[in-house]
Amino acid sequence: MPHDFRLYNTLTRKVETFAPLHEGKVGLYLCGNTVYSDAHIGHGRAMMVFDMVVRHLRARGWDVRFVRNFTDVDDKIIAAAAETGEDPLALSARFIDRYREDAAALGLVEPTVEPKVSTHIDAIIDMVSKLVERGHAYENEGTVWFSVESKADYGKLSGQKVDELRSADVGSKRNAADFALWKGAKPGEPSWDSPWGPGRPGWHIECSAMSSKHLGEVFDIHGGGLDLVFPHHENEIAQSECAHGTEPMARYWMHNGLLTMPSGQKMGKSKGNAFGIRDLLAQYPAEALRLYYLQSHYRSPLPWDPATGAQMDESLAMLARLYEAREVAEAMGGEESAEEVAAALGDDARRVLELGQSFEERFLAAMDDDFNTAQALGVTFELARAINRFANHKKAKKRGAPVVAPALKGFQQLTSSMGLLGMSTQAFLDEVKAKRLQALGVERSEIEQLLVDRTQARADKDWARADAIRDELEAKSIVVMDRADGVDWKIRLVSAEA
RNA sequence: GGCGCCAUACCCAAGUGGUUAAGGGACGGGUUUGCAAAACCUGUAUGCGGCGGUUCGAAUCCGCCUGGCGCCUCCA
Repeated sequence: MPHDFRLYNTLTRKVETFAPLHEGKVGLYLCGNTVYSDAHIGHGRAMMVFDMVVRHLRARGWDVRFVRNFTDVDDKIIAAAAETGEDPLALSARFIDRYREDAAALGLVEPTVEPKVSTHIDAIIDMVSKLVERGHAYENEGTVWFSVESKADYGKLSGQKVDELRSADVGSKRNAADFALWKGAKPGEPSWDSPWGPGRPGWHIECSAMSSKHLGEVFDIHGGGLDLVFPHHENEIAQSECAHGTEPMARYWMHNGLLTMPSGQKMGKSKGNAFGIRDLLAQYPAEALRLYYLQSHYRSPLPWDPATGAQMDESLAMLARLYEAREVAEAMGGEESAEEVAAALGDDARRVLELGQSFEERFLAAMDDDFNTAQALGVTFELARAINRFANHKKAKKRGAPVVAPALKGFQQLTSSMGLLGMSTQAFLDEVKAKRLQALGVERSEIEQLLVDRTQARADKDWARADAIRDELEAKSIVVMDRADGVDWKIRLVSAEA
């Protein structure tokens, strides 16, 4: 299936047509987390954005090899372990387990390979040795530094020039911008033997070593948060290209935008304003968060206001609308041809048929244009509205199936490319209710009893009592919905209270 | 000081040279309903931070200005 797929490349600062190195195959490396604390929703955005990238590339027929690493040996981890007296590697192992739980809870596809630093020390030492041999690195008192002056195009990713950097002390380095490949061991720190004595890897080298080991010296796409462009990714490029003598290290560099707080500041562990993924998933289904992230373009900054749940409530309501529209369409029957139904049931039938038929092309055109998920979702909501509009017709339920069939196929595309609508409507609604009730501190049995009472009152045409019960439920944030086939209820959204 | 990015309605957010400026929320009116809710219909930017310029034509390109953010130190 040949198609034009376009992608913004940080390296060239342009949107480019994507062509993988090897026909039909894509190698993708994503900088995962440094595991010394739980992931917050800023990490969640990167996780979710690249999950969408992997899903969509696969949906488009590419065989994607997806590598996402753990940095489990690092200054921050050592510092965190020192505070609790825990062994640094035990601490990082603990947070790796928690990260995996979060990833599963978010509904992320599993990486093909999930390497970590502590099991790649040999590859790292080999790479550092090569850099020393080739004259790109030098050792000083057990620490090995990369020499930025040894690479003429150092700074090509971030546009930085070595002499323009605002730098710290030169210390024992030749140039203030030189960075550590291997750090000599200090007492009490985890360390491994090396040609330069006991020590541990510097911050950037692990990604160079692990990406080349699992994807090759030159691979297709390297991803990460925008805040990693410099110095992390810049330094990865320098190390990899100098060690291997090949370039580019990665042919396309993708960076997701950051979550910003009301002050405009980004969310970050170091800012002390992080909001945990676990806290959020206790209250909302993962797909609501996924929809929230994908409503805006992955490169834009995304506002997050922890003071109100309005954003998540809005996303949850939008998602529920999609699930319900799909449910409505699935419930339709009929054996005629789509043309017959469209001719018999009028403009709304024809419109839902035509929108369904053109959906895939419009949806994919948006997704293939640098992952324009916002536009793809816009197209999806148009389709949902057309379904609901058509569903208002008396004969839609009995005869509508043929004209909504293309729309239902379209929803499958949404699932495969974006990971939305991945569960049954019933399971989704149950999860929403359970999580929202938990957050509100309301018992489900209590609600169900009140609904039984109200149904009886309605059967008796005791409207005053029925309304009184509804008011009582309303006070608990429960909204009652009478339907032809019974009664349903939902949690009123926080934003509706304002 | 250096390198980059952003500014679209009350809010979120697509659109980056040419028909009526997507989509969602909020709010008003309506259909429906015992009353509601949901759903659907309908209204709400002659306007795209400001000022100039290029062009037959600009939210879209160029310049300046204003406001804001990221990176240069750990960060998705």
